Amino acid sequence: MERGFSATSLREITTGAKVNLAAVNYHFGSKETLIEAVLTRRLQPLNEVRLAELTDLESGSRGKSPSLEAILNVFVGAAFKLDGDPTAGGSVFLRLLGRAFTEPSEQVRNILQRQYSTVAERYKRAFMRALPAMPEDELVWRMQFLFGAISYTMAGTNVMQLVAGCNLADADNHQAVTRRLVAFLTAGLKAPVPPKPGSAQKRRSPK
Amino acid sequence: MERGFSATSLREITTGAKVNLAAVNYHFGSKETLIEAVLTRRLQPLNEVRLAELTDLESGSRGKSPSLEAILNVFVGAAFKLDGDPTAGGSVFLRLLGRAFTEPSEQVRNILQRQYSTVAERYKRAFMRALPAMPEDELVWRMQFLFGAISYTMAGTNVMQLVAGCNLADADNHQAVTRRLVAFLTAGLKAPVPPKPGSAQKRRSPK
DNA sequence: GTCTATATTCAGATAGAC
DNA sequence: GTCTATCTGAATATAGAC
Repeated sequence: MERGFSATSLREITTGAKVNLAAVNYHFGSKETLIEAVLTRRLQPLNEVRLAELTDLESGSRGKSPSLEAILNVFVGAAFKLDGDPTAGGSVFLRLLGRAFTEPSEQVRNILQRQYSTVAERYKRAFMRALPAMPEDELVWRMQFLFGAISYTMAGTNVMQLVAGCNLADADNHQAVTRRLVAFLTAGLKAPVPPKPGSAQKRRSPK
Repeated sequence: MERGFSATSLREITTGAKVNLAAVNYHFGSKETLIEAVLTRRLQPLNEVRLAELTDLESGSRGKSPSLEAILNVFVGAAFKLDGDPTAGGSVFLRLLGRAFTEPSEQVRNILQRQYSTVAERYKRAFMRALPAMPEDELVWRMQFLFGAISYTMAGTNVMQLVAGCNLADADNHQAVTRRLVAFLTAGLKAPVPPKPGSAQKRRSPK
């Protein structure tokens, strides 16, 4: 989390964990598989919770789609809840996961792909039901923006904090962060679809 | 851009550039200062354009604040315009900059802090004028979300693309991407401020 | 300025004693 | 399973010929 995967040596890790250097290769095989194990151990339960809670939400509102806000609250809340739960990795894992999203290594991207494909697809369908008028290609883009905002916030590397007098209020209160993030994302997803520049909408007739 | 700063060796860089290995240390002193030069060369002009265009925008609408959408269009558009401009680094620099935002290295964070402090402050003031009812702490958080969505989109490492049948339409059309991103961010920044859970709003009176 | 050759350090991985 | 000691390769950086 502090310096990225490739800049962190097994020597640092084993020293910090107070185990022998050889232990990693004995138990995990390599640095790569250690990283995979670390990510998967926390991420898999998180995404299972996300799926289960979405199912609950949908079966709770018989037939009707749950509100966009409720869906987002489940997705975002499940992650930020970890912040206060040291048994699930706590804030350290949250930041690590946020960083992993922009990690360029092929290996990490493959892990994320495996871990997120089901979740992303289920939530995409839920969003489509909650936003029936939204074109699919627009929704996919908005989910991209959504992942960006969430992962950057999880990572906690903040440019705003560096600007004079700009600290993030209540950053350690995960409920407050979730509330703020959900409000922002709900509005963003609901935004009117911008007309393509070629379309005639809101244009004076030619000539 | 492809593998991150620490996983990329000077040997790869000098081989790719068809220069001698020793050239980096002769001309730049170290790998660190090379990275700094690479980032600064492109980022400084970008942020100068962002400042100049915001000033233009503000002086164009005498006294009144420019619309939120117009401000965002300048900020986002200035970056994504690079996509089509190989003389300014093109899409490669855009992706590199997106990655730099979640780069954990102290050095990179210091560069970003230096390069963004003025811009972030000026835009924050512009946002405050365009959103006079917005509490400052809420706005700072929303700028955090904004930087996340923008940088993740610039980086081009997309989880959605990995989900079956989800490709980002017109990803190579920077005007279309800007339009989509601005629509999302405008709505997100304008979102109603969520009430704190302690407040009495929308609650039945106790007893 | 540019190159070759090399100094130095440190990485991941492993052999083999216990 | 755990440890020490070590292998092998690769990293940044530099000395010194040209």
